[in-house]
Order: sequence, then C-alpha cells, then structure tokens
Amino acid sequence: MKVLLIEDEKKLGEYIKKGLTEAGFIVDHHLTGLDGYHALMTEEFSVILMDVMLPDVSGFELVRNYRAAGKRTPVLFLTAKDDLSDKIKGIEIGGDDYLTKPFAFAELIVRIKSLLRRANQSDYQSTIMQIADLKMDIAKRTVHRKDKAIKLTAKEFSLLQFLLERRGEVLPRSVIASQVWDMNFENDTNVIDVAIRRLRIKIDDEHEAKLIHTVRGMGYRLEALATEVQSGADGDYSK
Amino acid sequence: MKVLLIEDEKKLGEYIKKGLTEAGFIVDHHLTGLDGYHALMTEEFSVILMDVMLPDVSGFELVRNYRAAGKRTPVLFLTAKDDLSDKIKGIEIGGDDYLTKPFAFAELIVRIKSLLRRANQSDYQSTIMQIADLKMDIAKRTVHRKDKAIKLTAKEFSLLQFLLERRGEVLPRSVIASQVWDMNFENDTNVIDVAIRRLRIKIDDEHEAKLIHTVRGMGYRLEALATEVQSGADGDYSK
DNA sequence: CTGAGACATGACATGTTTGTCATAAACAAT
DNA sequence: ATTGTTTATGACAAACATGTCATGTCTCAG
Repeated sequence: MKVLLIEDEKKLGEYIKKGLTEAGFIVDHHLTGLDGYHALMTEEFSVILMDVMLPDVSGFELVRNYRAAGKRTPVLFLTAKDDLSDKIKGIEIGGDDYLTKPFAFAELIVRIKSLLRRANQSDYQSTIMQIADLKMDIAKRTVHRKDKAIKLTAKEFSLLQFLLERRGEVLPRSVIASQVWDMNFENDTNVIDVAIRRLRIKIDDEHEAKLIHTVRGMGYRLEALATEVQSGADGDYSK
Repeated sequence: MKVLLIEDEKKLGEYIKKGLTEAGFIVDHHLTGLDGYHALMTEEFSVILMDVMLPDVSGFELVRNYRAAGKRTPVLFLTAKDDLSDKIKGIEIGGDDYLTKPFAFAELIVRIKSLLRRANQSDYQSTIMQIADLKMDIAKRTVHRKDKAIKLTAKEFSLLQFLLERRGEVLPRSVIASQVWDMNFENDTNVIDVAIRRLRIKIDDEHEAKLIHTVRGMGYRLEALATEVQSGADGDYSK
C-alpha cells in the first residue's frame, strides 16, 4: 500500500509519515506541489494525501490536471478547519474525501481505508506468477526480470505463461504445441524451438541464472535452479 | 461445474447423472469411449468420470491420449471391485483417482470435490468483465459476444478493456490517449477514432444493440442501452 | 438551408510478429 | 574420434498490426 503525501509543513508531514509507516503503509513524502505532481504522474499510488494550501500550486489544480489524464487514484485533501469552502464540501461526491486539520490519527486511517475500499470495488485483481526474479502479471500483461520490464509479443507471452503454469514440469513439444498453438497433431515444424529461442533471448540471455532448460529428447522445463548446477543429472547444458 | 461421464451401463449412467444433477453439477453423459473422447477433446470439463471397462476403447487408453495433449482435467475412474489391477492402484498418485463399483453416492461426491479442490489449487482465477452479451476474460485474453468468439489485436484489447473498466463513463479522447496509448499531451492525431472504428467493426457492426457510443464533442462511452434508443438525448447516432 | 466543426471511413505505408527453412552446434552412443 | 540425432540459430517471407492521411458524412448553430 503506497501512499503519496504532499504536505509543506515539514513537522506535520513527518508526523503523518511516521504514523502511517507504523500502520503498514509505504509513504512517499513531498514538500512542494511540483515535486508531488512529478511523483503523482510517474509512480502508482493507492491513495494520495494532499494539503490544499501549498506554497507553489494549489492542491486542487494538481488534482484537476491529474484527473484530466484519466487517473483515478483517490485523493484525501487535508485542509484547515477554517477553509471549508464549498469546493471542499462538494468534494466527497467526486470519489475523493477531505479531512480538517487538526485530526486524530485514527480518523486519518479510517478515511484512508474507506477510500481504498471504494477504489478497489470495481477493480479486478492482478494475477501475478513468479519464479525466481521473474514476475509475470497476467492481468496487466507485463513481465519483469530483476525489476526490469521486458516486452514480450503475444506468442512469447502465452508461451511463458504456459511454462509458468507448469513450472518444474518437463513439457514435451507436443504438449506445448497443443496448448500454446493449436496444432493438435504433431506437425513437422520447429516453431516451438524458435519460439523458445526468442523467449530465451528476452528473459535468459542477459542473466547468469537461466530459467528455461532444455531436457534433451523430452522437451523444455521452466525452473529456477540452485546456484550451482548439479552435474549432468538432468540434461541441462546451459552455461 | 461441468462433469463428463463416460459409462456404458445405461442404467447406472442415468442414475449417476440424476444424482449429480441434483447435487448441482451439469452432467454430460456418453455411452461409448469414442463419443466420450470427442466430448473430452472439444469441451472443457471440471472432472471426468470414466468407466474403465468400455466396450470400444479402454478408459486408460483414452486418458493416455488426453494427457498426451497436455490436458489436465482430473479423471475419476469407475471400476469393478474385482479389477483392482496395479494400474488402478497406482493411479491416485498421478493426480487422478478411482472408485470401485458399487459405491455409495456420498462417496462419489466426496471424491469429486476432492479432485476439484486439488485441481484448483495452483490455478489462477479468470477475471471476467461483462456488459450486456459481451464478455471479456482478462486472464485468458478472450472476448465473446453472444457466445461467439472475437479475435482482437493487442491495442483493440486494451482499448476495450479500458472502456469496460470505465463502462458508463464518457471518456474524452485525451483520457483514452493517456491511458491506452502513452501520449501524455494531446497530439494532433486521430488514432483513437480509427481504433474505435476497428473495434466497432468487430464487436458492434453485426449486432443491433450497439455498445460503443459516440458522445459528440466529449468522447466515447461503452454502455448497453435499453431496447429503444432514446431520442437524441445523448448524441448517439448509430443505426 | 448552409457552413464549420466533429466524426467515420477507406487506403496506404511502415514496422512487427510469426512461421519456415537451411545450416551450425551440441550431444549421446558406439 | 566418428556418426547420427537432437537442438540452436540466423535469415527470409508472408501475414498482421497500427499509425497517418485524405475524403466523405453527419450534426448543430445561425
């Protein structure tokens, strides 16, 4: 749960950050509107806590721009009690919320959780599969190795997804063919070899620890092997 | 929960089907091995109940072929008490199970549930979004309208996914551009118009009830309208 | 009714993706 | 080491995806 906190009063900001961190949130604190805006547009957060009265830009202005880009992360505005303008009062309807300073910490947490609950209602869950330092997000359709993004084509993606679903198993070409392609009977083709090759270039080539292993005479297997490869026993001959 | 039942003793088959149907399963009953095999390869089931002693082909033979194609749906073999060959006894280890006839109905249900539980453990959940008769499975990456499969390209898929996530909302081109493409500032392009057009050809053109609506001067909106389109009120002018 | 702006549509061009093939390299058995 | 089999790899071509552009059609204000 990442929270972006934009609050120019340094002491208050640090206090909030400390409290939220203890409550299990990861807090990114920025002191100015422009700094905050940059973080807003480049990273993904679960909630944004924003002081309305910032020295450089108005919090409203920031959020207006942010929303214009189609972003929906909920914002909890922090505002002084004597600034209950109509703008603020009308805000909760738009999916965001506000909280007047000073506030009890418990109240802040409650509000954040409420915003999170609302935001998650219609969102589907990301399904992530992982092996060693390779992560695949089925819903988002992204693949990372060692936190570096990897762009895969459609076929490469399905192939890797299939290997991941059956990690550890030796998968004969015929099985891969029937599941990833639609070839039900063993054609005379080496598409799979080529596809594996292309996948290897993208996920294995620049890493010491290989994940795709050839099992001679049998097929391929996706597996994270221990640091030292065992002698011959399973036909792996990478490196 | 769809169950495939391959059992040549007609009476016993009908008895099982009746009982399972009452227990909430959808049962597809076939009397011969070949018939059953056809169903096996063309449809998806949750569990397969198979008599080992079939008049035409052996149940083992069927399953061997089935597994060779990489299919994993668990099989529960039904076998006579006096045929407890080693083959049968060894089977539970392979992820399948067997049950000797005659058996108590409750026992059958317990076994089926156990197989289902095991099978579902490692599988991720499909995430399905739906509007009217249009279904989109994010995990499987498939789209259907009126149960007919529709092939979408990557961009078409992300566009439709985005429209679905925000169904009902009018989405300005600028928002679509920033979320589906990576264009953060309004370029002078009509990619979106063209992409919408291409999507319409695939999902709306051959259907009376349109789902993608143009909101003049504002953007596009995905929505299932009631049978009769209201006069002009929302700028839709398809048909 | 007319003209300007908004949207739809078809044609085209460019870049990608994906399969096939020929050849090289790796391996296993002798 | 030699040989036959299996796998890896690079090059090519066809199919496909995706953006741009020019032109046609619709809508609405005046």
